[in-house]
Amino acid sequence: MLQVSVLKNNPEWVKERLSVKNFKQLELVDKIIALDNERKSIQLGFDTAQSGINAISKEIGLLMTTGNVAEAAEAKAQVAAFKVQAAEFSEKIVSVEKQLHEALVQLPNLPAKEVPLGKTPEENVVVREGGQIPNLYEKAQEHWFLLDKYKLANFELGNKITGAGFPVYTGQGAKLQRSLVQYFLDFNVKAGYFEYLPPFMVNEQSAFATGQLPDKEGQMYHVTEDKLYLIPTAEVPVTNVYRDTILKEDELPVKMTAYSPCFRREAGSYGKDVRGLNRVHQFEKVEIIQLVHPEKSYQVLDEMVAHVEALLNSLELPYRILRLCGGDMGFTSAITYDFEVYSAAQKRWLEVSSVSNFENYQTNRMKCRFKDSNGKMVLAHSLNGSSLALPRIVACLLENNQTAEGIILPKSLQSYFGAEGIF
RNA sequence: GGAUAGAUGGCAGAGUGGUCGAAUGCGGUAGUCUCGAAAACUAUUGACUGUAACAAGUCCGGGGGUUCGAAUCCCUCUCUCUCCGCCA
Repeated sequence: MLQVSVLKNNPEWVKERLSVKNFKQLELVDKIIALDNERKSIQLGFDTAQSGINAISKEIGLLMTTGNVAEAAEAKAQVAAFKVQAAEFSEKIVSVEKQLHEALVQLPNLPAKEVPLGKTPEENVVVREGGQIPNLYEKAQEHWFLLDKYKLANFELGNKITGAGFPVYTGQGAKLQRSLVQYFLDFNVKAGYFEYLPPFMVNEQSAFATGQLPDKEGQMYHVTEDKLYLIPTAEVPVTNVYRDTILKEDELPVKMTAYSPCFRREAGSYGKDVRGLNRVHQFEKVEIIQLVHPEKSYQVLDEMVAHVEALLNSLELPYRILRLCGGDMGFTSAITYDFEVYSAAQKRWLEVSSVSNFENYQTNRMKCRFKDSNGKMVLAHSLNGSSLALPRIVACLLENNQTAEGIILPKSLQSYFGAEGIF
């Protein structure tokens, strides 16, 4: 959530930034400023009335102890007028604060200055490519055929047990999932990330803190009986480790990693996008998260991009890194780099990671702060990225490495998988 | 699920209607001492709104109530402990 002070200091600049994100309701900015001014003046009225009540009450205390009952009774009558005022102000303040909050959460994060203009994915900017797109042999197939051929995953079984988009991994397919999770976690821990295994359901407060609520309510599975949400990413529970926390400056940066299944309703998806493992409702993912000093967050962003890039290189997959344009970015992000790998049989790029700097948008909601050297409270910056999401990595590994003999896994994975490949 | 006790500052822990934003201890920070450190001693040390800075106001798990006045009394919700039941 944006800080009201930012809007007040430079409303025109805020509107300009919001329009880069293709955000239309710019009038909200002025509305919020007006509401905040109103809030302040009502608060002042309330404080004044309350101050009167406090002062007289103190006097009554003294009068009572000295046995001056008549004067005490008189003083009590004086309080009544203040109480009426205070009650009126406090009623107004509740309503104004509610309006202010509701307006404020509708504003997305402001895009960083490096964010390219644009409205659609086509306008994202390729910043780097790596790896080699392989020449597949004649009989190469898309991964959904390979999953079936080697009995790695069973979609129909998932259909029966749960529903569409819930594949059941079997045999070597299940083992490949397990190996990848293990490999990714080890890779992250080696780079200094502290491992968590978080709950896979979160409460409303946690979902709000990272920005899933109220913006993405429809994308999450909701356990209504207990008011819990199935996590769409480990980002939600793990970032919330530091909700309502005041860190010491020397505790930064906080580096965390976690494996979790991710649950996404993916309402409105269809067609070739959802074939095979391209888009599913439950998938495995390993996430990296950092809480850092505001001055360092862009440097850390580059480090995280380099980290994910190194991981993809170790998997020997062809990839490209995109800087997302304003219109294609997430609600809470200030800047996002997407990683895509090339799925050689489908002949298309698939997103496997998204690395973002949220600046203080999440930490402001979470109240995650630290005291700087001057003793001033400062909001930390939060960043996160996938490292990595499994299904599309699996799709690429299968498609790109298929041979007449079988699927040859990259060297880095072989010891985790316990074999050179799938035959 | 049933019964009981409880929830106070970074932590431990006092406080049962007024002078309590809250004793005390630990921890933190600064200083004295020291070549340096430890110990000891001294001072300081919660957050939020607000202000140019003061002032003022709010916060003792959350919400509501009683009262001139609530950490303290009442209602309610949430969570935790212990015991019982069930159970991977």
